[in-house]
Amino acid sequence: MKLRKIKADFYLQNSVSAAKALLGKYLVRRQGASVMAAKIVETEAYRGKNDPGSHAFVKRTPRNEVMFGPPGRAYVYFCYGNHYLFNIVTEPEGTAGAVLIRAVEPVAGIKRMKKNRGAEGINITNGPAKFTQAMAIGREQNRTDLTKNEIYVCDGQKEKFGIVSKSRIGIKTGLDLKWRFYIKGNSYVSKP
DNA sequence: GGACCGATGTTCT
DNA sequence: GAACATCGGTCCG
Repeated sequence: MKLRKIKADFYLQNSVSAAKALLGKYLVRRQGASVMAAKIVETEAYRGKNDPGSHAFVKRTPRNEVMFGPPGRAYVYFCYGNHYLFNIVTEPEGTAGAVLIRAVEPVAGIKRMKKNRGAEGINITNGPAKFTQAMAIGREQNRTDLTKNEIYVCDGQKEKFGIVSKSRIGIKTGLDLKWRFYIKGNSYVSKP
């Protein structure tokens, strides 16, 4: 399979259209000589102002700082005591925005992912904190530049799929915004 | 296969 | 000191 890194200006667009556009693309994680790759099958968009569900809704703080910074960076944060969640920063610098990756489908380096997770089958990557564990993404990867080679996104294959749009998961505000997107029928989606 | 619940640490009030 | 963009177990059907 041929993988081609997407262009940096992709990340300039608004979070909602980026969240949809990221479905079917490939997330690649390099660790020295080993490579892991997975197809993005579920995302959620978060913005700043006008998005009560977002970390960046109230104001800019040290934690959500990355969301306001330049696009095409990773925003990784620690959640609920034992989980890391991975976001891709979008929108121009100064405007808060990010896309949370909620689920992926492993395509390369699967053995390593199983080992990292200690799990089998869809359980390796069918949740936002599951795939970060599988792909060895943690605190050190916060602010990683996705135009470099440690973590990056590649264009997907030419395939047709339906996109389902729902309320985001795990938050109590902003539920009227249907900013969770996933590939219809994909078995790695966390909550169909 | 759905509902409930505890673990656990960082952030912000 | 409460809230929190979750997970994995357990219980009950």
